[in-house]
Amino acid sequence: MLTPVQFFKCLADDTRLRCVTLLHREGKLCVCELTAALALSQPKISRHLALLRQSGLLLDSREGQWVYYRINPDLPSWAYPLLDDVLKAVQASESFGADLDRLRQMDCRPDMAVCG
Amino acid sequence: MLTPVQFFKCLADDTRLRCVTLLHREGKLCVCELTAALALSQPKISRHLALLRQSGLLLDSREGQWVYYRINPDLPSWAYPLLDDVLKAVQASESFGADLDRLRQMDCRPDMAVCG
DNA sequence: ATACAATATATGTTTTTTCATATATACTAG
DNA sequence: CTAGTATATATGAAAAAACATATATTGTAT
Repeated sequence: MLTPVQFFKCLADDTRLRCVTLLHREGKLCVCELTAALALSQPKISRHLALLRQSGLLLDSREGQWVYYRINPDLPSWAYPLLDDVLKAVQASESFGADLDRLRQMDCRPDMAVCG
Repeated sequence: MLTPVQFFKCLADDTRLRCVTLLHREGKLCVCELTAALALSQPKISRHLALLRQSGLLLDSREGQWVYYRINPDLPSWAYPLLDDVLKAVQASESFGADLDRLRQMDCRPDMAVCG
């Protein structure tokens, strides 16, 4: 079971905080979308996602060749107001817009039916 | 200026999380009260408090031989709702009561006029 | 074969902890 | 007032542990 300290350890890293806030805002994203949005290497993203998955904050699900991540909907109840405030804090004070822009401008996102 | 990642790093340790939640609830406490409440060594508490002070989350003030710590009242505005959620989370799910009990049962607290 | 994703290994860095000691304030006795 | 002592807090140094990252490799699905 996710404890408050574990929860904050999840958020105490720039890469993980950006992943979690993007996922909380966007609902679900695959690894290649997160890699494009954050402009970081795939193994780096993957390692952090593994940590977040192992701690119970995220769930993953494969769809064909893509693996999607999302916020675990069965977190302890104290976690959701925190996540909402986290998103507000990050949106208010960091270069969160850049991540979102890179996501929007991604050449070919898995969900989008028609691609290049 | 305190960033969200720095803020979460402050809370991503058991000792620091307990100090911050106690201070958020109690208003202000001196080092020896925190040491008694958490039942940890004085240097350990002192180091974590120094980290919290350096990151801007806490303020300290000397009163005679005691040094009191409190939550910085000039944090970025996104921080306060988070702190409230943090307190609720910790109260709901951790052995926070034990810390509070040890604080209450402290032999002789600096503030209390009449002592032993 | 190709695209997407996870992991292994090695490495460098940061964090945490402890012990010992230093500093600051306060109290007591002379 | 001064010397000596006790209490409160901070910090230097060293060791251990945890963490983050890069490169290379492996696995999985189409």
